[in-house]
Amino acid sequence: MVSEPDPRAPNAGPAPSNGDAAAPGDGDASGEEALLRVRLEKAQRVREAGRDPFTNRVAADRRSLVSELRAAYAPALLEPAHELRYDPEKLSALAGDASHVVLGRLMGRRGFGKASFLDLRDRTGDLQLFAKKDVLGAAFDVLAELDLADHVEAEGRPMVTKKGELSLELTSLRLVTKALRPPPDKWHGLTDVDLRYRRRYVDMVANPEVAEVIAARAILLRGLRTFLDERGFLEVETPSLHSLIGGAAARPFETHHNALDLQLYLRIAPELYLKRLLVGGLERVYEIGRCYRNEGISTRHNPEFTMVELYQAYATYEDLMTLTEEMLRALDRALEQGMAQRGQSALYERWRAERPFTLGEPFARVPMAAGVEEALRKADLDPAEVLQSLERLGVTEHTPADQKASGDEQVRRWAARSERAGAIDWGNLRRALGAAESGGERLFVAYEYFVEPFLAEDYRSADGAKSVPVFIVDYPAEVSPLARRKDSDPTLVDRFELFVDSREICNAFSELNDPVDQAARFRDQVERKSRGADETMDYDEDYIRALEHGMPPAAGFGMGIDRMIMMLTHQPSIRDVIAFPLLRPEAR
RNA sequence: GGGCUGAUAGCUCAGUCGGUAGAGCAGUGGAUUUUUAAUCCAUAGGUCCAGGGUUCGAGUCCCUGUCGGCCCA
Repeated sequence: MVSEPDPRAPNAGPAPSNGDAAAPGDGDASGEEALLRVRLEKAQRVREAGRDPFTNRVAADRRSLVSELRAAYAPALLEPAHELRYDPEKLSALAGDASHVVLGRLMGRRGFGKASFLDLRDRTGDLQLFAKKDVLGAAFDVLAELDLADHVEAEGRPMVTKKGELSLELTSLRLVTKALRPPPDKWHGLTDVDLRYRRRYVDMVANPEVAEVIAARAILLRGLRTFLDERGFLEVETPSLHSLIGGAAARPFETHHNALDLQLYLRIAPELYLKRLLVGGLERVYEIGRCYRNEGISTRHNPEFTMVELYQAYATYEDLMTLTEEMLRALDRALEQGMAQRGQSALYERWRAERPFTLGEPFARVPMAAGVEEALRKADLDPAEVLQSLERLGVTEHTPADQKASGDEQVRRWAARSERAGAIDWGNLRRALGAAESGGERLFVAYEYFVEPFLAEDYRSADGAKSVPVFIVDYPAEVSPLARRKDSDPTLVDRFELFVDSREICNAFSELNDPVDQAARFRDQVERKSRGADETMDYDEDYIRALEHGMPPAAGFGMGIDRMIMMLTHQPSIRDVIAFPLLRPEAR
């Protein structure tokens, strides 16, 4: 930081003339500036009285957390406890002549002349403070220098107000940090979606659930590490600066290393490095790390996101299905316990009740081809007829008009067959089919449009109230360049994806460890890229060499951490589980 | 990228047919010693997203742009 004086020029108005103090009451300042100025002036008055409006000398060693006080005085609670009303006699018996110091942010204030109620919030909860002039004495005047959102230090005796609320009757009150900006509307809070994400620090104060979701994130990450560590997995870190694109189908961010004059990519996946560790003998490894994909932003996509990948030698994708079920249930238990420790059981219970799915029943396992046939039958369509027509239905800009027209006619007839058939997105299906280059890719497209949107309604819990997660298994080899072919059908691979509430959350497969097959698939990727395909992998010579040294048979698994957190905390947007999601810079 | 939709006080929102820019909260001054969205009186606060157009007159109608949201790709 350069410590030049900062002129803090107002963003409008004439050039500041030196030494010309603005006359108070001019009324020429904007509303926002005026609000800031009032608070700055209060801070100045505190300074003039010989106190620091941004002090760090606080009685931290004597501090009580709100949760500790609530726990200490819980025996004085009246029933029903959720109303948080206390019995004054029980309380004073418990408290004796105790006095407590609290530190926190001033969230509310109700003044009555010679008395005032303050709401203080610390990281564990809210507590009411009761300031009476005849008890506080001269310190009562501190109230005049306090604003909502200031941080304060207060000390007082526990008491119960007439309405039964636990409060501290203050014997001292100090400003600790002056907040120069006013908080949002105390009742409506901050609702402007853009402002909420841009000023997350305000959002978290105005909407405490935001902070709880971030806490839930930490709980879930810890739970995941515990789950994997207990099963003998080693947490590792691999490079996030890659010189080749690999491990997933996505476009990368590009960057540059100056000293080496090297073009680098931010990783789209850690996969190929983790499998090199299997060659090296580590057998069970996992990495929880940030990945970067150069794609659009939506409620399900942030360009930087966190993924866990794990690799287990001498295991197959079927072993990992079992592991996945156990993992998700373990994560949910960790969340339940962690939120309970935060005193947020009610919030957890709400999240769980709101979830449209349940983890409490066995997950469904559906081979992709069988799933497509079943879904077509549910739409009153003849699977054989539709599947045989897929290649003809595809459209590109080169499709002859008569072929397109006959496809239109065909699709119209099918769409009229049932409500379900009408709900299929035939237009985008046909465009995707047009881009597909093989039967395997067409099967995958058919799955995406016939099956995936309906997973949540097709696979239900025993009582029908919630959807159950679905493992889709046996993917076409053409869409799985790193997965091992099925012994029983080499056009397919030993792979699954897990869908919860129709949304993809995990991807896993038995790993391809045959270097010759892997080299051929890399060549195929390179060839596609030369034909203009966007999301392809580079040929990774060193990875082939690693496989040539012998990678044990293994299965690998990846899960989007952000989506998993969204799912378990029932948040509608990926932005809600990321503290600072990527936004376009503020317009100046 | 396409469709729909939005932007007015620090925050949350009204704004009629095109005719002087409004409320609540927060702020400021005053009253009030058990309130909890405290109450009451008074008061200040605006580049109506930006630019252009139509009009005697535009927050309002039209066009372009910026930024956001939802749905689709």
